[in-house]
Amino acid sequence: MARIDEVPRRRADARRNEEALLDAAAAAFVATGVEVPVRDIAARAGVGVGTVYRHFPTRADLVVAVYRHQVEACADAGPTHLAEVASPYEALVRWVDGFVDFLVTKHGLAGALRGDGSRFDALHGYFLERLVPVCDELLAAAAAAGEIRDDLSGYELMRGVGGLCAGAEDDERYDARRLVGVLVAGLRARPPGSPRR
Amino acid sequence: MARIDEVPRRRADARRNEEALLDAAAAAFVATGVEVPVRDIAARAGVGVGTVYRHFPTRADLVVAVYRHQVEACADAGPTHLAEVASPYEALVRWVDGFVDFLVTKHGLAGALRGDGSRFDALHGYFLERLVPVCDELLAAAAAAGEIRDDLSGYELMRGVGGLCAGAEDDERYDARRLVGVLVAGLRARPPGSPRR
DNA sequence: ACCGTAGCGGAACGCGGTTCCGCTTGGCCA
DNA sequence: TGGCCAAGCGGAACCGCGTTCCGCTACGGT
Repeated sequence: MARIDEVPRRRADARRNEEALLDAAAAAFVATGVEVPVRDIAARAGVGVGTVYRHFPTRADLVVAVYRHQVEACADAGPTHLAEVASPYEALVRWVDGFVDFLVTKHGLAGALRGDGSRFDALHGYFLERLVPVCDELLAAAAAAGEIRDDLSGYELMRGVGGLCAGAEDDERYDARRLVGVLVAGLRARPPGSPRR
Repeated sequence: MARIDEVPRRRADARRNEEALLDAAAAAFVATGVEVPVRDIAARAGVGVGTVYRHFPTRADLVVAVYRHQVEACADAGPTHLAEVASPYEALVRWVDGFVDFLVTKHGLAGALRGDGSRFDALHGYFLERLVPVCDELLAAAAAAGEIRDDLSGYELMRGVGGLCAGAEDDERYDARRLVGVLVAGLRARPPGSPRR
């Protein structure tokens, strides 16, 4: 009962370094993007690269740790929207908006949603695991209300949105939000070959 | 008048090597994807890496050379579709279908449409330069016919389609074609806040 | 056959992620 | 308070990749 720590106690410098690393990484991601070299993050935190890797087995784990809060907030927002607005489709639209905000705010984060390389496996996994169920729920609600087609999975929609947002910053000819808007508008159309009502 | 070659004549082995490189690269792209290491291509062709770089200043140039024919065919298909079907929107749909076929057939090619990294500048540039005007023409025709919204550029649509297709192979949970279908269906919706008819 | 140079091969470089290992030092115990 | 020892640290080292460089080879005109 008096157990303060379930986890075996860690040395003070270890906790201090982990904190410093999270701060340094957050700052580096803002300044340079998620692709910033591990060495730079280590330098910002005033530690060696070895220390980075002891605390975070791979750079993707570090990214996950930095953005965990915002991903959780995004996950929680789904049910909230559903409860607040009458139209499930409207709730979906709002949720996707928030998700896009998150993606385009952080340079290069959207690229991680693509499973192409193996460079961001942990990140990819965490994102999907946490957010796909939320997206599924919104889609199912809107489909049940007859507002959208029902043959798209949350995974597909999220992958799609991620793809549309990837590399969207620093390109003034391309407005990711507008394209996502078009995609979401397209959900209302019936799939080709489906019975007409 | 009797000039066979405008370009200064090149040595026989040079021409032979360039040919071998194009063949080797094409084979390697099919087997491994466009991200295949330059060293592998050189080995397949039985030449040194130096030779690769003398013929193609950067790996992106090699990719462009390999796919030039298909890009040209895709560019030509735009006007053809417009001439063949009555509805410009239908022509656009067909053209996008063909473009998607091209992208998903070649592993990783779609990723090059994203301007994110600088790794594929030449490729990116060539693709856009050649195909964006075609896409613009199709969009303009469909917009003029009142079939779609008129606030999207060819560049945006192509970037969007590229994003939706990136990393789509080897993921059975994700159907790039279906997502592109949703996006194109979304074009028919009016932009938010536009006058109702 | 001879020679100048276009062209070649592959070692070497820079960069980024990750691993490894000898040294430092925090924290417990006497 | 001093001493011990492993948790933890730093950064050199390694690997893979794109690209560059340079000494040698051999093509092809004379």
